[in-house]
Amino acid sequence: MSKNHFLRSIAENDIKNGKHEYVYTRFPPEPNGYLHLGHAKSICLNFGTAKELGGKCNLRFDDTNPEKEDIEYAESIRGSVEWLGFEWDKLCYASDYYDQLHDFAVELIEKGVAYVDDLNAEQMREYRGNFEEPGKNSPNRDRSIEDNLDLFARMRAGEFEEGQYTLRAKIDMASPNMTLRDPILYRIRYAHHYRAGDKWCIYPMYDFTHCISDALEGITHSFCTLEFQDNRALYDWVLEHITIDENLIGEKGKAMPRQIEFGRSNLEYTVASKRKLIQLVKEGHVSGWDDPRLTTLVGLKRRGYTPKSIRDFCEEIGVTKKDSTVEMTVLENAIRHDLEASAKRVFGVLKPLKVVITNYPEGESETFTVKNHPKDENMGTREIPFGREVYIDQDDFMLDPPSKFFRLGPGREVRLRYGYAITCNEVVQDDNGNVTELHCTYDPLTAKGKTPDGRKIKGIIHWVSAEHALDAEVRVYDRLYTEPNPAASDNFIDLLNPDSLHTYPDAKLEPSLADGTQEDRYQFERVGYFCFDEKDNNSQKLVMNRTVSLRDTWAKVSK
RNA sequence: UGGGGUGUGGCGAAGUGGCCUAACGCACCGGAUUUUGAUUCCGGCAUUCGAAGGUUCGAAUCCUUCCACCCCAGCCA
Repeated sequence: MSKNHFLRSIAENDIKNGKHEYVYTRFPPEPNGYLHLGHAKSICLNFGTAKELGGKCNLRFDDTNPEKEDIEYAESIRGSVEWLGFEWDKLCYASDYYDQLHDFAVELIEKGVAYVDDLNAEQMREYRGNFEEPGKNSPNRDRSIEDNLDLFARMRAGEFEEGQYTLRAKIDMASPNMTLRDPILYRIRYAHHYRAGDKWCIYPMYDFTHCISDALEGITHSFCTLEFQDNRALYDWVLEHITIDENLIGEKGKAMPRQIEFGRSNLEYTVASKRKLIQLVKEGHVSGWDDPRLTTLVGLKRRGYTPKSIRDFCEEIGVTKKDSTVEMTVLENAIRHDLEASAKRVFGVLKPLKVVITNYPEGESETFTVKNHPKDENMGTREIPFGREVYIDQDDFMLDPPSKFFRLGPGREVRLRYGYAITCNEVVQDDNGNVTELHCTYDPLTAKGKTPDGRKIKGIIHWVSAEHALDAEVRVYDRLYTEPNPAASDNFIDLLNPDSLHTYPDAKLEPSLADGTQEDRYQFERVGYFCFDEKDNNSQKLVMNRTVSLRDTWAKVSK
């Protein structure tokens, strides 16, 4: 069922060859922002691969930078992983390993492969060299083990200022791999940590923390993105130089966790970088992290995307060793595919145009029993009221329509879906020439799709009874940007699509929507898929979001 | 410039020496069905695999050279 990508093959082979008895992965976000589609790929990869191969997966917060992290982000991330439908084996925090991490650092010092350095940031950059030239050893590189131990203890005790000292691994200042030029393991930070509080004033770096966290949790396969390829050498170096309780490590203490990298996927017409997302929110270009136009997971959820559609999307884009840019239509196809099968059909008119059926008796009405889904009988039926006055959409009427326009126009006939055929006899216009009302007559013999005389009625439009209609605000979204790759531009704010949000304040909906719930997904027939807005919809005011439009061949033809 | 990666149709992506005159999905283009211009269905869409050489009876798959793009010089992750 699932695609057999290379990461899965590697894990599978490791089981077959007996390297591991099981697969254990982890999804390791830093709680410094909200999850987006890119994370969804990683989530599906880590949780999905483990699940498919009968293994386990942890949710681990990689929280080693107190200045950027917050409980708010951790909570949101947790919620998004659950929303996507995955269950972690353990909920872990790198910050829970601070004590052990500290002890491993001491071990490295004792082994003579780590030292305390007093070079400042600028000096360190100079000593590091560059791509052409090797780095130079720090003057502190040969400090005695005793002194290093003492200095590190005092770093921890808070005797120094931020930046005054660092703990570095003693590897190779001439390595062509820059990450191996004596990387920093610990830095001094007098910052309050959202979980560890003020217990620590030294914090471990990513490269030191991640591999050890993996080992402590018994992770077998550590999937990460391409930019960490160079870091893999350091990942392995750290694990080779520490002594870790055997039974804590993967398979019988023998197999170390292995880091394997995969390519990122970007979506066209969106941005995903944390910095850009923050700017959009702070400057008010969007309403918040959960703005339905954003591809954050909370945004997609509010927009009406289902967890299944996101999972299917991730499956569809695949996993390889190259970064890719995916077209928006792939995402849209995923949600349309899901909703086509599961959404209840209803009638909703976004831009109402009143139609008076002049030969329908005043004060009378009737109800039609209609299917909730054209193919799925299990979804049942509902009643929709019909009366002398109905609303149709302004887009379904043209004063001077082309011949291929299968809808209403002066003197033309269309079928009101599930109801009668009507003919437009009179167009009421205001002083500016705007069409404000249509007077039509109906053919009583055309009920329930019949045309007794055999005439063909090509046009079928949706409608809502004026007397019974529900008032609603409907929000329709379009792509956030006018360019496929806004991130490539340094003025990505200028590339915002001014028409990314259309609000229809006077929409008219069929009365059955009054009983809708937040979980419900609807197809407004001939229009698109909609859901209730989780924030602004309430019993006083109906507010709905368009998740995605229906495919619209006519829109293409009419161009 | 040193190191690490990647190059298959418009976008993704299978494929690791012969059943490849290259799967599948999206997009696109026909056509059929349809009380949603939706859905569904049927058909079309790379003689070519970054380029050039070479090995071989045979190459997208092996070798050589070249080219393009991405990542690394944070006390971020």
